[in-house]
Amino acid sequence: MRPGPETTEAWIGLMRARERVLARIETDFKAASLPPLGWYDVLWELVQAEGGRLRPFEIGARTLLAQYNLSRLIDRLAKEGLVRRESFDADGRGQWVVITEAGRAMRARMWLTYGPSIEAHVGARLSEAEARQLTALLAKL
Amino acid sequence: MRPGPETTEAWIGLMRARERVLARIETDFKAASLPPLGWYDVLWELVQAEGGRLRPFEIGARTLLAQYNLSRLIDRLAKEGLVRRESFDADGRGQWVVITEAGRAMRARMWLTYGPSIEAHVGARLSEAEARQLTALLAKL
DNA sequence: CCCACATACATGCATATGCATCTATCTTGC
DNA sequence: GCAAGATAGATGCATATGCATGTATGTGGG
Repeated sequence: MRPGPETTEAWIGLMRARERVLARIETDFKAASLPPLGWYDVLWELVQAEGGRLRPFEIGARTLLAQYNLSRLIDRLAKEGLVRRESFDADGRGQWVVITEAGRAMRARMWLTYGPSIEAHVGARLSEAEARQLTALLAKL
Repeated sequence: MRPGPETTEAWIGLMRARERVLARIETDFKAASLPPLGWYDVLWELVQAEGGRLRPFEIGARTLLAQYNLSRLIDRLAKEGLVRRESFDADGRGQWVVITEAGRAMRARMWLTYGPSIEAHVGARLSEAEARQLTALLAKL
């Protein structure tokens, strides 16, 4: 089955739009000397979670990170003192990843750049209605 | 300036939707033993171009690839015989990247998987009108 | 109880990416 | 015609990613 041109254009548009916006946001991050954008998602999931802690596979499910990438990302976050690994007694294979105070502070500091950057590069280009419409369409994929 | 929730959701939705669809398409590519998806864009731009050739910086502008990544991607394509570098006489710093017959054949073969994959993972989930709407919204970013 | 299989996470190795910088060639102003 | 700067592209080095597989622990059937 061949895709119609509308479909192909939507897909290309999706990849390119993400590319463009991401590049701008990453530029803002570098200008603010912040760590990689990907760190934010993990810290945010931990802040949201009950007790500030999650199992690695739960973080993976929420962020779509591959297991081996997440394993090493947690290493980096732990090395920077932003999270801490704790043993999970109910299952010897498992562990908790717990956000530290430094991790909470870093997430907050990142948001100081991230929030305005999202507003500048996404919010300013769409009306509220358009943003809602976009979200609804993307959710279908 | 802080982004409203509609804006943030649109941005998160954009990243996640691209992630999900890309993962599915890449799965299809691997199942068909095809090279990385990123090769397609370069080959496609070359096929489109007058004479099947472009300057590296022109490819970069069309694909949003960083200069150093593109330089090495062209190396890989050349090593596989899919493109050929040719000197650009009008400017000693420049070069042509020319698609080969093998390159054209590979692009066509990739499309045999890519097209149906786009249809399955994007087209099947959106009506024509929705796809057009999505394209229009993404173009604003 | 034990064997086969599943699940959680880590890791060695090859490849890809980002960053900074390099070389070579143009262009401009004087 | 030349020095100063811009542009095209390549590359060394550190880091990140993908893939396959490893280790440890858990579960379920006989």
